[in-house]
Amino acid sequence: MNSVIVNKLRDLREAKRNESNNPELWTQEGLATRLGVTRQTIISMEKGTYNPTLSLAFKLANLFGVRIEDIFEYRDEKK
Amino acid sequence: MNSVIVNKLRDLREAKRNESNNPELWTQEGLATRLGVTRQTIISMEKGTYNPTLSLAFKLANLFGVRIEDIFEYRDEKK
DNA sequence: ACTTTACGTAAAGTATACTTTACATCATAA
DNA sequence: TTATGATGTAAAGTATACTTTACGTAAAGT
Repeated sequence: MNSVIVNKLRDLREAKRNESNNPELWTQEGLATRLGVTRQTIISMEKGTYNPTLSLAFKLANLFGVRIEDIFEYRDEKK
Repeated sequence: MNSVIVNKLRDLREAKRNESNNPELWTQEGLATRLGVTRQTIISMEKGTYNPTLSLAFKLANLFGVRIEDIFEYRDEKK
């Protein structure tokens, strides 16, 4: 709780959605299904600072074809 | 649950513990303290497949001076 | 013997990631 | 007007990461 994870999920997803010729793959629902999570989980993540499990982070990075650090940024709130 | 995270924590920690001139920094307890978790968490991780939060994975990578993928491996058990 | 250090185990509790269900809004199109 | 697709919100439930406490063992030093 003295550290925060921020992410660029929303922007990355919309970019994919615009580029893709299968845009429905990149809706919240499409993403969720392919990740094996629910749409609520996507919504929570896109909403702001959210600390997912490592396995979900890996799955996302794989789907987007980038590294974890390209989606998530770790911010240290050191005292 | 159709995917698994394996890690090399134990080996990496012991290596650090042997190299270091401050070995107590690399005991389970030393590691735990610096990560802001308990020794039980370290034990659970070293014990086998464990799916930590992304923030903990980032902290570990920073402490060990490596990338997340150098500690954790994502294995897809796809159907 | 005894103390200390590092590691192991077990069991119950807390926090939070993630689910489930249900209903609402808004744009677009028939 | 009615339908459909995509997003938003809210509330209660489940799974599991992580904590807390406590006790056990075994090695190494005194």
